Amino acid sequence: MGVTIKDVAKAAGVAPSTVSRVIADHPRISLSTKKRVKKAMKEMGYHPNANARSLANKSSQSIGVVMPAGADNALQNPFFPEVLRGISRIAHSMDYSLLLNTGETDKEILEGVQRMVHSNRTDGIILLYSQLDDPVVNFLLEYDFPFVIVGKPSDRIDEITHVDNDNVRGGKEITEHLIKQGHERIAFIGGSQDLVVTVDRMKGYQLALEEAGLPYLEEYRIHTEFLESGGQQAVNELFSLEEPPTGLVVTDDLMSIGVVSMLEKCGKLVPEDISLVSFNNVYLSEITRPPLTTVDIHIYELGQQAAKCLIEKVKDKSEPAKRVIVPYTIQHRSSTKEREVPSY
Amino acid sequence: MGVTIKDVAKAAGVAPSTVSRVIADHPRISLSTKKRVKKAMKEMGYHPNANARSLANKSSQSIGVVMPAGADNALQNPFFPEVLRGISRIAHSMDYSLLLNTGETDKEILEGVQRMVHSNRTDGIILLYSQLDDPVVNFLLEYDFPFVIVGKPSDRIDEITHVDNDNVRGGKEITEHLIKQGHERIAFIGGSQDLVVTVDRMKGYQLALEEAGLPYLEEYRIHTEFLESGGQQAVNELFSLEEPPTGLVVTDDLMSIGVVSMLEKCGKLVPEDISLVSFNNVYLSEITRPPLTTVDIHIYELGQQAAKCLIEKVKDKSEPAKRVIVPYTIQHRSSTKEREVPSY
DNA sequence: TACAATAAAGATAACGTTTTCAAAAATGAA
DNA sequence: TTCATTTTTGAAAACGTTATCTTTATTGTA
Repeated sequence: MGVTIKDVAKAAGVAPSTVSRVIADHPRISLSTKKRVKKAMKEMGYHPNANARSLANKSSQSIGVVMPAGADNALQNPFFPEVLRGISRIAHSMDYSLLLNTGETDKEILEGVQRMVHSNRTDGIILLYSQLDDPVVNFLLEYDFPFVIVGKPSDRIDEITHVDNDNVRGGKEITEHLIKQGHERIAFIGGSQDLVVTVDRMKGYQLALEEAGLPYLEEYRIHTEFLESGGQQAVNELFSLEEPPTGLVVTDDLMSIGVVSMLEKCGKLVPEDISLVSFNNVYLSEITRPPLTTVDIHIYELGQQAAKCLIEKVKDKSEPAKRVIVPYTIQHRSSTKEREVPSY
Repeated sequence: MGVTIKDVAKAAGVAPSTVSRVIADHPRISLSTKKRVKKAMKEMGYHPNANARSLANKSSQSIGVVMPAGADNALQNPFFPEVLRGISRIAHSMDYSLLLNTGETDKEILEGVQRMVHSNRTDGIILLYSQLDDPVVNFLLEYDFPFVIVGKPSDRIDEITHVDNDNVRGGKEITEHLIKQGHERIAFIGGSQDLVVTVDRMKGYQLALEEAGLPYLEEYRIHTEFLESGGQQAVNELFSLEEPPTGLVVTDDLMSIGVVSMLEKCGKLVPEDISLVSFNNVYLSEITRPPLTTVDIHIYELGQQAAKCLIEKVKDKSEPAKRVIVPYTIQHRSSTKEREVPSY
């Protein structure tokens, strides 16, 4: 059915190997035959068979992308399409394909990854999340298979190339923004503590508080994965404290929207009654009400960098483990407000 | 490096072809050798090489997924991860891999698709969008390559298997909801008219209006892709009309959030001053303020059905073009309100 | 003009499967 | 037993490339 390298060879009056060399742009090939072959290829509508190529090459020119398990609504986070876009950009420009892996459970994910690498379908893998003690990471490490993490590895950090933001500094800086505005009771709402990104951002929050001599209170920290169910109660509790917070650091824009909405149910307005800062600067954070002051982590760039690192590593396995920190910027919008100091 | 079928054969004392048959669970193979071979496979950690397989088989056991061009923020729509999840679910269960294709421009997308199919990397393709006169569709059709559209084809509808909602009925029904609540001046805000989904939903809107004897006005229709820039102005105009609408049909939850926010800038509250209904029932629409009354199109199910249809088609090319309509349901939440009839 | 270099092209063996065709082994009927 | 079936296995040829050798053609130099 398809036209093969042999057909082209015959048509151009050369050997298949010559055609192959033309494809690979091999130097030792005369201009005249190169032209002749290329003409034949074009005329016959030749397209190399990737599978045959991969087989001969032992390289698939494709990179696997692993999304976290999505039993909950985490995947609806616009973060993912956005990194994907960045990755895709680079992959496309380097002629790599993208192999996607998702799953409902951690087990499914692991199986998927194993299948990918065992079957030689992919040359390297990008992990779009980082959690404590991830079996996927262990597998990849043990197998000595090229991979990069978007985020910060929970372990063996020097052996794993990863691209991340400085989330603790970002957490610190955004918290300081609240502090500068006069807030003294600042709470933290974040996702699962198994996610490295959560603990980093929280660490930054803690640092800022301590440096400013403000209290870092247990009851000011909420961790919730399912905003709708547990979240409301947690927020209720937070605001029935004797000294409820006036500032909120939330680890994710999507979550922030939920929080703002819960707050309103409690009769609290953002930013009038309570200031809120957030992370990611997803498109949403611009169009929601109020527009969120949020640290822009440059998701697209994260994706691009990850893809670049991976491809480097794939091309040269001896490439050392790298860490790329893409700088964040703070998007000041209107979810925070100078705190009016009560005048006793 | 990897252990091959030959190694296993040698270890089990059989021919490679026998091992292959064991893998394929061929009937004509004795239980004893089957066991012996399986044991050898397990012991040696054998995993079939997908590329070799694809080459011999002329089938890659993977399906390509095409996302729309993402120069704007459209891809940040949680719709995409969600369909992807549905597709992935089925693909995984049928042992198919997912090949992802995105691009900044329509041209890039087309190139990507062509590369995928020419190179034999994929057995079939799922298109996650449907727009007027799509060169990708034309290519696929001409090439007679298996594909399915999530959405409604703009053309040659009987030749293209697609899975869709009944968007005109959905549009009609949700508009009628507004009408039942006493609204008589209802406007429509949607995305690009090149998107089939937009025109369908608008058609439903129109139908409902006409059936109720309400005016279907040009100046009540807004089409905008970039909500942030053009949108605000459009909304302003809408509400500086002599008779501004009291109800709004918006084609997408994400867009709705933007609209609600713009309305507030104009001093209009949802649902107090204006009722709004929407489409998709993305997680967001539940946590935003107000929670949106929206038609739940069952995105996950769309994805699953699409994957199923495609795999059927891939396995048997003679499978006729199908249309699957996944039923929608309406999620009543609190973005609409009974209209207080002004008492003259 | 002859002889080494060097450049260009061809032959052929991988790469790891599947599959067709043929051979051997087991079974059953006569 | 023996011959015809029927199972079960093996040998070998695809599948479409790439890459390693050779071989042949083209230079340049003495």
